Amino acid sequence: MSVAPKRPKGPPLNAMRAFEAAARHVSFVAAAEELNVTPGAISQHVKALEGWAGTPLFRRNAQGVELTREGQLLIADFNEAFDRLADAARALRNLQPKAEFHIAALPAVAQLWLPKRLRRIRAQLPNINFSVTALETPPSLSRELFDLSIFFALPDGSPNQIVVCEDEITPVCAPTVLLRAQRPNGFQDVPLLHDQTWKGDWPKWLQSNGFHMRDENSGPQFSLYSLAVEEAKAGAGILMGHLCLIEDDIASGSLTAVNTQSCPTGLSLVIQLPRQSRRRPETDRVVSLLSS
Amino acid sequence: MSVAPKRPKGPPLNAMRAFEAAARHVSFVAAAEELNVTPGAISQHVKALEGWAGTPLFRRNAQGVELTREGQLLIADFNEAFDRLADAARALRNLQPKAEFHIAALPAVAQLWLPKRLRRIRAQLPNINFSVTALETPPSLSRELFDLSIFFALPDGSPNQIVVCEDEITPVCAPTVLLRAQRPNGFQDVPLLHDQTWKGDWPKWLQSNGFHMRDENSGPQFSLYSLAVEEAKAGAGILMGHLCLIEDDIASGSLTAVNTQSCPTGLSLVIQLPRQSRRRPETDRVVSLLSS
DNA sequence: TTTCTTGGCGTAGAAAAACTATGGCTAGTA
DNA sequence: TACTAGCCATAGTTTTTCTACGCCAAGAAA
Repeated sequence: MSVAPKRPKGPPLNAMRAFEAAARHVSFVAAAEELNVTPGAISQHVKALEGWAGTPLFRRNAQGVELTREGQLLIADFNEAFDRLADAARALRNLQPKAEFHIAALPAVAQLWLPKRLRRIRAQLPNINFSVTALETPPSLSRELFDLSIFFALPDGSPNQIVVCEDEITPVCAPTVLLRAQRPNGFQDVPLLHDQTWKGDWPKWLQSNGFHMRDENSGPQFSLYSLAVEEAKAGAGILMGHLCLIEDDIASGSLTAVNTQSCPTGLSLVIQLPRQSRRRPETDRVVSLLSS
Repeated sequence: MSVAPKRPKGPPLNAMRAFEAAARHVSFVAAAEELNVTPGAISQHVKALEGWAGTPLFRRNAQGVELTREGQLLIADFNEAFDRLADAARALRNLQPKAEFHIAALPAVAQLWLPKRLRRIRAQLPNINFSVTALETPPSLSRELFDLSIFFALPDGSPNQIVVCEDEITPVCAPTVLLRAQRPNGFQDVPLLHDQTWKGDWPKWLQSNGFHMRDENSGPQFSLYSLAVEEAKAGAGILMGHLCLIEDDIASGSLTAVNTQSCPTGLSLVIQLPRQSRRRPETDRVVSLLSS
């Protein structure tokens, strides 16, 4: 008779977390990004968990993973559990006497929109330590420890969202380039500046205004919108300007609209909050200062 | 402006688990036992968590810990979260094709009561791998991965409990000792055998039968009841017998009751199951074989 | 008193886990 | 025929976690 000397060991917690993230994103890479590790680590964790369970949880295809039937069965439970755990962690963190306030934002927003407002807020709330994390995609506020996020998104009318402004685009350039740009063939002659994460901007604007262009994708590419803005200010070409991000540059005259036709992208700049019960007490204060 | 390069890191999962266990038991030692580590490890985890949170969660007194107000606030959340997680882990394990069936039992039960039945069960269910863990105190079935536990307890009428029999005690001894034991002063002359975890047995029985003894605690002590039973069978003295554990020895005549006065301890031998939805499919089968 | 027991702390070193870096593979895409 | 996106596997390193052990304080027992 085999008397096990030890209590049966549960699966490793970290492996479960990795599985949960991978299942939620249906991607090891995305999970790795969320957990701030390499995809290899996720792979190992998932494998460990599959080993523990004795059954595969993912089907690995060359172009991505998908959950097996077994995996499907589990994901709801794990989601729920880690949601609760995230709640608990948030509660834990919220009793920290010295407040840390975490903001997630699109890189462009973090660099162009936030700084001015954050300076003001810091002046008003000197006891809070703000930190800003630039992310390409909005994090899950119920899972990660951000106190608010600012991204371009489709408002869904939830009370946890505050719409700051509609996203509107129009071509802009430095005043020194304006005359050239406004000539009949301006868009052909002056380089168009592109942001890699907003590849669709030029086509969208051109189409919405009935223009056609041979080569709407030509011109320098920038990995950060703020770089493109700097180049535009330096006179390097015409940039598709997101009005809410460059309002100061327009006001100060370092950028001017090439013409008056602007076009809404359909998205809005949206401040997203965790649900009421999990917010830091300072949140409302910060939001009202941010959006004023 | 401080742009944090990384997403805010949540607290370490293992530290949270350690805290949860420590908070639930209000004891580092008990938590350590549950998690199969040394108390030092728990201490470190809790300290790490307190460091992360920036606030103490436990008040350490020389004779044990107690939760601070902050700790009190958190325990419910953490309990909930880890319950869910345990559920998920159980679900995960339950899809293992090759079944492992974990039983927790009091050492005495594991050694004296289980083996016979388990042999029968193994014969009936040859594909299941049974493992038995001997524990002094019943584990939480909603938290640990046991499929059932067998302990002496007060039945609470829940449908997750099956009462096997009432616990009844009466002095027993080897036939060779019987005559000496039954003499008027038998209990004085023949050594009384004691089990350390059931110190109260002799006093209880004596009292319930109106006897008084100068020295009811004298005699050899055993750390395991099964050792005491062996000694009794070898003629070393009179043992307070728990009838349901020694029925075979009585039936075979290797032990006999000194007199016929038995006394219920108020407890019963109880099979405890996890709640319905978390059970292994084989559970009902095992239970019916166990209690038949 | 003094001594023992219980339950906590702290630290050093050992053991285990987790992570990264790298190269390789496959299937869609250009 | 490349090229890209995603996943895998492995080796080696870094980090975490655990144990072992000595210490201390408070209450219980002698």
